[in-house]
Amino acid sequence: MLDDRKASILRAVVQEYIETAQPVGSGRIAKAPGVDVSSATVRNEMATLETEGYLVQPHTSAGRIPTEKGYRYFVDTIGSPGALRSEQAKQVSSFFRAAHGEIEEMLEATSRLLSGLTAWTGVVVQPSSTEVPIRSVHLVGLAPKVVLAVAVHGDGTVEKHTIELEREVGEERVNAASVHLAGQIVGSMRSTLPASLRPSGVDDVDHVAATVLRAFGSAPAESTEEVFVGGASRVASAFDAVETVQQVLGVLEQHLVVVTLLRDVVDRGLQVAIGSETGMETLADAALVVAPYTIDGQRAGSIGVLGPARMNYREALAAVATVSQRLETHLAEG
Amino acid sequence: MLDDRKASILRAVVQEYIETAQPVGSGRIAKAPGVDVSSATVRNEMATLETEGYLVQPHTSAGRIPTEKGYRYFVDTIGSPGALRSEQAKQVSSFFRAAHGEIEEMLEATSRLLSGLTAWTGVVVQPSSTEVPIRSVHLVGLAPKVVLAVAVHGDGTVEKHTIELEREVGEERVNAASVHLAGQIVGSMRSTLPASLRPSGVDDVDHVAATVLRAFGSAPAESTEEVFVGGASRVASAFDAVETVQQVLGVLEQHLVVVTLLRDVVDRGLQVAIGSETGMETLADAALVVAPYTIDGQRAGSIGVLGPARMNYREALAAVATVSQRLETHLAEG
DNA sequence: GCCTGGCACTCGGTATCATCGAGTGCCAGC
DNA sequence: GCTGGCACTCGATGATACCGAGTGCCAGGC
Repeated sequence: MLDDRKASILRAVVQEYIETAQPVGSGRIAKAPGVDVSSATVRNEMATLETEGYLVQPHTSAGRIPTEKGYRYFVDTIGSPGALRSEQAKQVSSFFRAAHGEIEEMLEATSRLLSGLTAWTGVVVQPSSTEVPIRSVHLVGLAPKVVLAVAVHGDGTVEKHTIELEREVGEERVNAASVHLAGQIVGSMRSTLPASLRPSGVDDVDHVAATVLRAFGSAPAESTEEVFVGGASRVASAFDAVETVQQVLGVLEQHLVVVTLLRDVVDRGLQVAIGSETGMETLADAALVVAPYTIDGQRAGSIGVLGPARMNYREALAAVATVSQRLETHLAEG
Repeated sequence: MLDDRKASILRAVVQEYIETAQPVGSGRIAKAPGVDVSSATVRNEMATLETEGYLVQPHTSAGRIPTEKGYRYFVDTIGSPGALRSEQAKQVSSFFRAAHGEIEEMLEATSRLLSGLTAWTGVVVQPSSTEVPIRSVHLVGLAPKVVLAVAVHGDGTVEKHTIELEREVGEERVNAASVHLAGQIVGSMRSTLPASLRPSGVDDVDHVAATVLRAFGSAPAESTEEVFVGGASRVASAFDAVETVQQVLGVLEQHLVVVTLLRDVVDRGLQVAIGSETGMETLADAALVVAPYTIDGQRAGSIGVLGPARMNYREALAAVATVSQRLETHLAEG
């Protein structure tokens, strides 16, 4: 598509623009390593790169800026994912060495880690508990007609539902239902919950158990996918227009949007979504670097970095790849 | 301290500046209702208000801007908290009418409600579960040497600790410890956990139970106080300097800081903390309106609104007061 | 035929200067 | 003691000129 020289010029422009955030002129590129031609030649090539849609000029007498297509070519030809700089690799290692405690806190810390590694915003989506077997179920009476159902999943996640009963039920009945339910749904996943219960013979117990089952069954899968955003303040330095900052922050606030955003990108087989590739108008100036992570070969959650389109893709890709891999092994070991 | 005329001029300046975000000149004030003097007189008064530290001039030939002291006088003499506008009152009512489900989600939604009411950022601190009695304790074995301890509090909160055991313990031992522990700590609060356990006679059970107790006892009270931030994107429109935006977002990211910030302000008996009154340099241009809420007369958590120092205090005070009150009754009813 | 030095040209950024006007401080007079 | 009047200040706005980074293009040379 692009001959060697055009390619290296384009890559040099993107590289330079990522570093300086300033329009890049032919002079700078001519001096760049790997480009051994005069600035005049570079100018000619740049002109054709512009007509082909890889670059734009903010105004006539200015240097060039990459377009979305330009960034896309850049990341597509980035070659090997590259490795983290050694200090960063150390940071990741010591993070996972020290990681312990509740999985939620750990994932939140992971989002901050991603932010720290890349200088942008880190995002972590916790796997839906839909596909994780239930390890234990327990009912606790909170008020005469209110019962709290707590399920512990195999991954250490806790799912709870506050349930309003239609009639008052004594404590011993709640306990009976608890035992009854445990026998039925422990070991199943939320998506394969028993449709109906073996009747236990006692009316109240059936009533409670059925209500609880319904509560578990009706919770949408997305609501069990928690989202952790680390380093949201970096958004302020990522974009110069205040309203862009506001819009991007607005996206990050809507966790459901973030979940589907990451899922969509991963489903399309992308590691990087640039500008309109994210499918969101409000992220036109942004880019997202994602990686899914798996547990037992099962697609689980995903992690990502959200930054400006002119982010350092090589670095971000390395960070996201490394962290997702370490996260996998960490979660597998427990 | 300030005579009537100075007071109403100061109040008019603050009011006007809150609305326009522009330095206020003597002409505008002379036309303001309640000020029936000429602009020349206003000028004289403004000059003395400036020497007394209530106002400043950005530059010689500009209008005046309130200082922190000026805002402070304004809120101190604001009189009655005022009521919400009727549409807003409706919004609050329908919110609490529709509120149901898990307490965490409800509080998060409350933070968004506060943000929506005031156009700034809403903050909700969930009460520490330290002072809420434990309703149920349950141990679940996750791996040979890993046990998850789940405690349900009286308010529907769930506290969990993943516990690494020193030696492998069979499932029946874990269950025994679970029953044993439940008998001991159900009904107590985290701060009054039994220091030691009645020995059960079985070594393994004692070991597990003791480890669990230690885990519950060593969790600091702050870590059980969750923070919900709603409408963080509003920060972008609250301040014009990008770095201020970044700093304020940075504060909101540190949940522990937010907890102590709100607590400090409440403890000092304030409803409003302006600029340096927050005790944080990074919030020099910001103001915080807070209200604690109680359950059973017990100080529980607090809610607040974080905005620019030139926020509409009357409105924010009304919003915070109304929401905290409705929240109290909502939580009391369950 | 392709590259390159050279050159005229473009145009945003910066500096200079004048003008405008909102706002001020102050004073004399009512 | 208040107010109208007035000289003054100074940021904002706009016109003008200039600079220079960068461009497109052409003619000459390898």
